[in-house]
Amino acid sequence: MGVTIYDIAERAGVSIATVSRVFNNSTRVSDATRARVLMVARELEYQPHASAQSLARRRTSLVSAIIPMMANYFFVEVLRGLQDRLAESEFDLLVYSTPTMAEMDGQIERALHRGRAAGLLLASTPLTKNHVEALKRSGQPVVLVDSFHAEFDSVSIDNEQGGYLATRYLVDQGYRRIGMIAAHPTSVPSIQRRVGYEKALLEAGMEVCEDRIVVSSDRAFDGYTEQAGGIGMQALLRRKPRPDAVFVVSDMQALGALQAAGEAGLRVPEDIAVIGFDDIVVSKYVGLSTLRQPMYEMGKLAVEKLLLRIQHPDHPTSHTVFAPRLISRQTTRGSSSISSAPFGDGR
Amino acid sequence: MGVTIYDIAERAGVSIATVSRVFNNSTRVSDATRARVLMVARELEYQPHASAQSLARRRTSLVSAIIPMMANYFFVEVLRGLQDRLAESEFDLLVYSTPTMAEMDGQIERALHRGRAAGLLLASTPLTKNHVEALKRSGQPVVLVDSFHAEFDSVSIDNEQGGYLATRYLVDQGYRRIGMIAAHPTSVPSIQRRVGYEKALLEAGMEVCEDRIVVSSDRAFDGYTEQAGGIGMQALLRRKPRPDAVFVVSDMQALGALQAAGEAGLRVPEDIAVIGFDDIVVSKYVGLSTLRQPMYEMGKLAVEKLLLRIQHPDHPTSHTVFAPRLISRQTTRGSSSISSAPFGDGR
DNA sequence: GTGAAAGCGCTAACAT
DNA sequence: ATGTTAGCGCTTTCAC
Repeated sequence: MGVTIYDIAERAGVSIATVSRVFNNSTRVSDATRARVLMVARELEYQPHASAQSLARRRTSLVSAIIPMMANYFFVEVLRGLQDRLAESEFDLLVYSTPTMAEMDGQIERALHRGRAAGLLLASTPLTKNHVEALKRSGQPVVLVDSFHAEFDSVSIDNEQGGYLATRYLVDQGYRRIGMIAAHPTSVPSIQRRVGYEKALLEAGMEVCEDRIVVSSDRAFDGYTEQAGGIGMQALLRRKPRPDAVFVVSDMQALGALQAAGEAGLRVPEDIAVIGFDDIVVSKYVGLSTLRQPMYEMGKLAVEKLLLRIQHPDHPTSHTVFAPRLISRQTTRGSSSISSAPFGDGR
Repeated sequence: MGVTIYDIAERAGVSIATVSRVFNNSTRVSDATRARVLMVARELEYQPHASAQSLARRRTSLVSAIIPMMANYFFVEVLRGLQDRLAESEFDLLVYSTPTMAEMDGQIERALHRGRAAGLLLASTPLTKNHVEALKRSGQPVVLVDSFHAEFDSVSIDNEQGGYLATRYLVDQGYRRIGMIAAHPTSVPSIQRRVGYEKALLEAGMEVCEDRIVVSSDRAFDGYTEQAGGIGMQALLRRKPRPDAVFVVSDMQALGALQAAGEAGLRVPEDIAVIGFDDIVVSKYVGLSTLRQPMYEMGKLAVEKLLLRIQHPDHPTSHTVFAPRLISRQTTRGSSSISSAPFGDGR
């Protein structure tokens, strides 16, 4: 069925070795033969066989990305970054996504299939000891996006700083009873953001009040869901006195929180202010104040690191931490926007 | 480096054929040997080599999906559908995405790399004669999502019906000067939706007025962009008399249109109503009335068809057309929503 | 500069 | 039930 180098070799009157050489434009091949081979190849519409190449070369031109919960638009931006950078390289992208965290292990295993991919990009995945073991044993280049482990390259965000900036901003806007909606207690980013939150409060001479911090019990996606955000807000609204502002650890949750506030008959930000984290696409349209993560750039850089490591497996491990940026919109007082919500806010 | 069947065969005291048999749990292998092989394999953490398998089997367990413009969240939903269905199969997914349509040809070629993928999913890609030729010659199973060609399996949406429903709805709500913002004049879905639009107008005894139809000159993504929508709306607002409602052929454009209306100081839907097409995730939050495409389901079905065709290359070609569904929200009068915009609208 | 030949790790007849 | 062997299509020494 497929045209092979044998076909070309025959028609061009050369050996298969020469054909191979032409395509790997390696060692010297006379211009004449090269031209002849190329011509025949074009004529026959020759395409090298991907699997045969990987097998013979002992390396593949595929990299895998494991992306949890594509429903969260955070990851879509990351994915775009990966794609764009990868398009400039020789590598193609295998995408493994997990609708629930439970499937994570299976997907990792699938992605680690020997000879399949030259490297692995892992997004927002809390690494268990077992994972780390498996990854290290596989010997595959691995880059972590939006998570951290000392032994793997990573690109992430300064979560503590983000929590601090968000809270500090609320303080500066004059809010005095600042609550927080966190994710699952085991989620590292959530924990770090909370540290920043508490720091800002303390620094402002305010008390950290356990009663104003709601933690999600949702194991599904560590509670980074709209639903969990809604539940969190409902819980917060029952507190007396009611918080006048709340820092939500993700935009996805913030969306749910906003809805819950609306359903409770409260106006945002007059009755209660909300600030999120991530700056997913929806946030702009909803007018949600938030801390922006440069997701697209993180994706691009992750690929950069991966390609580097594929080439130089012994290159020292590096960790890049981006700074989150405060984006002030309509769900907090003090927005600098001059046009009307929700369509007046550019990025 | 990698553990091969030779290693296992040796340690288990059998031939490589037997090892292979165990893993392809094919023909009868005595329970004893099978157990022994499996044990050794586990011990050595054996994993079959993907490329070697594809080469020997003469088939791969990869399928490719070409997704234009991932920035448009329409495709993310499709991608989720693809993923979810694929996860249940033996196939892994290669994703090729094109930031601009210009890269399309390159990506198709890349995806068609011989021996790479067992099939190809093509989303929203207007097929040129050349494409069709290339695809047919490649002999690869192809399924079209959100586009149509008689010679390939496809799953798409009834665009004309959608345009009709949207317009008819506006008519029923009492609007009398109904404009339309189309995409690039060559875009087939846009053309079809316009047919429906005109049909509804005529049926209602209204005139089709060229002056109220704005066509995008944006070649980038056939004009399915926020920016193009904004420009379209601006043009429409200059008409006298100004339209009192407008059917926009995509939510992405509708978003831009809404923004433009806001900037012109108009209220939606009081001064001008807007209805879109797609029901992307953002639409719900913005309160945009629209026609829903079951994107996720379309993705799933596309995979279904592809898997079927991979198994039965000669199976007759089939085309599935989904019916769009009207989703009434706050950008048109007559929304059935009872809570306040923009957070009060569930799906 | 070019060719012969030995793999890469596996599958799939064909034997036994 | 298990072993032998010939590929799959390519890359890559090693000769000439």
